[in-house]
Amino acid sequence: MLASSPDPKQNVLLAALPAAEWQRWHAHLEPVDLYLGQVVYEPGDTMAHVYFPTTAIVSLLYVLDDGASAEIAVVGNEGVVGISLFMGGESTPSRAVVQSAGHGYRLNSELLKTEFNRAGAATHLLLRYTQALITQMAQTAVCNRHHTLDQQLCRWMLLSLDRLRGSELVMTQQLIANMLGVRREGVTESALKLQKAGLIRYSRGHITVLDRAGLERSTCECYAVVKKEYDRLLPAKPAP
Amino acid sequence: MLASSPDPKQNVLLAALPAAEWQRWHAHLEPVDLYLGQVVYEPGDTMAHVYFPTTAIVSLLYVLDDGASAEIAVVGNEGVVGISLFMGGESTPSRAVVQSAGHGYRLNSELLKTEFNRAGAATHLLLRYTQALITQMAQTAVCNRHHTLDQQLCRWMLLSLDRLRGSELVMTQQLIANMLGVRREGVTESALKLQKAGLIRYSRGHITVLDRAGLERSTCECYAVVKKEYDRLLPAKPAP
DNA sequence: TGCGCTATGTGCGGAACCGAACATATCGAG
DNA sequence: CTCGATATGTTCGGTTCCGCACATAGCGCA
Repeated sequence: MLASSPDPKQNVLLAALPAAEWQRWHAHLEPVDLYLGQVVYEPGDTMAHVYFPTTAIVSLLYVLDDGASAEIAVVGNEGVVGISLFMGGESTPSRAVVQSAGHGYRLNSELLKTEFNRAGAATHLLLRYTQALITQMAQTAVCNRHHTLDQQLCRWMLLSLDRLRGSELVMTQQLIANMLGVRREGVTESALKLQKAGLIRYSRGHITVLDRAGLERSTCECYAVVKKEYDRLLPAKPAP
Repeated sequence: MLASSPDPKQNVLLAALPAAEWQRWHAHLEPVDLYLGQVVYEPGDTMAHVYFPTTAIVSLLYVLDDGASAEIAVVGNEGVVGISLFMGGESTPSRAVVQSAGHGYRLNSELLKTEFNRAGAATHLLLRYTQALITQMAQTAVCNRHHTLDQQLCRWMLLSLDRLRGSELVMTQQLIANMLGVRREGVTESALKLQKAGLIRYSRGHITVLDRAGLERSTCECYAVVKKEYDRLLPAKPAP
C-alpha cells in the first residue's frame, strides 16, 4: 500500500523550474504509482511520457542476449527517466525498471519536447542532469572493471540510500545481483561481511543500514566521484 | 610526419551541418594536428575549444586514484570531443587522450555555445551524437562486466577500425591494456590467439587486420549494438 | 656492429568470481 | 500449525584475470 502522492517538487528538477515553466507544466504533471519491478520502458520503446520520480527509484539496465544484465545508472528524485525523448533518439537500447516502489509524476512527451525546444531554463536543467547521468554511467563502467564486489555493493547501497528517505532498502539479494550483474551467492557473501562488520542488518529482502559512514569507508572512490558531480551539476535537493 | 589537413567535412557532424550553420562556422574552424598521446583535456578542465576529429581518434578515459584506468568511449570522425561544454557542466571527471594520431578541427567554445543555444539543426545533431555516445559508454559498462578479454579486444579493434581508413592500427599492447583497463600480458595472450587464428598480424606497435569478418564473429554483441545505434542516430558517413 | 631501449612472450602462484548443487531459514496462506 | 514458496547460507571445482618475475626479440642510433 502506497501513501498518497507527495508534492511534485520533491523531485529536484521539478522543484528547480522557474515560475513560468512551473505554470505551464504543473497542470500536465500526472501523479503515478511506480511499483517494484515495473518496467518503465524496454529497449527500443518510444515512450509517451517522461517520468520524474519523487519517492521511487528507477534502474537503467542493459540486458544481454544471454539474459545477463547490468545496471548502468539509477534515477531517483534528483532526475528524470526518458532522456532519449529530448536527446532526440526517441528510444535507447536500455531497459528501465522500478527498483524501489514509490511515487513520481509523468509528463506527456510532446509537451516535454516543446518545452525543451524553448532553449530556456528547463532545457539547461535537463541537459545538466543528463551530464550527471553520463558521469554515473562512465564511473559504473570503470567500477565494473576495477573494484571488488564488496566495494560495489557498498556503492550501490549508498546510491540507493541517497535517493530514499530513511535507512532501509527493500531489496532481495537476487535483485541486487541482477543490478550489479553478479551471482546471487556473491551478494550473499559480501552482505554477510558487511553484516558481521556491523554496517548493515539483513533480513529477507530488507536491508537496514546501521552505519552509513562505515559504508562510505568501505566503498570505492566511485561513489564520491558521482555524488560530487551530481552536487556540482544540479540544484540543491529540496528539504525532505 | 602528418599529411596536410583534410576537408573538415570528413567529420560527420560538420558534414551534416545545414548551409546556414556551415557559413557561420567554417571560418572559425581551426585545423589541428592531434599527436599520439596528446591530452585534449584532463578531469575538471574547462576547455577553450571543442574538437571535431577528421582522421584522429580520441579516447575518453576515467583514471582512478591508484592510477588504474579504463576507456569509456572513443571518438573519431563521427563525433566531437568536449560535449560538457554544451551540456552545461563545462567540465567532466574524464580524461581525453589521442589514441590514434591524425587531424581534426576545433571550434571556440563560446562560439559553439552560442550556436548550440540557437536550438537549431546543429543543436539537434550534437544532442543525437551525445545520445550515441551515451550508448557506447553504457555498453562498455556491461561489456566490462560480462565479456572476456578476447571479446573485448575484438570489440576495441573494430571500434577503432571503423574510425580509420585502412586496416592498420598503430598501437602497442601496453596502450591497449591501458584502454581496456587490463594487464599488458593479458592483451599479449589475446592478441596471440587472434594472430594464430589468422585474424590479425602483430608487430611492435602495428596491428594489421587480416580478417575483419572474423573479428566480428569473435567479438561480443556489444560492438553491433553500439554500431547500430550510431547508424540510427547519426547521418551517414561522408565518402572517404 | 653493437648497445640500449622498447615491445612482446612465458611461467607461476594467487585472488575473485562463476556455475552448480544443496542445506537451512523465514514468511504467509490455508 | 503445517506446507509450500521464497530468501539466504555453504561448499566445491573450474576459469579468468591479476601481480610479479624474467626471457626474448626487433629497432634505432652511436
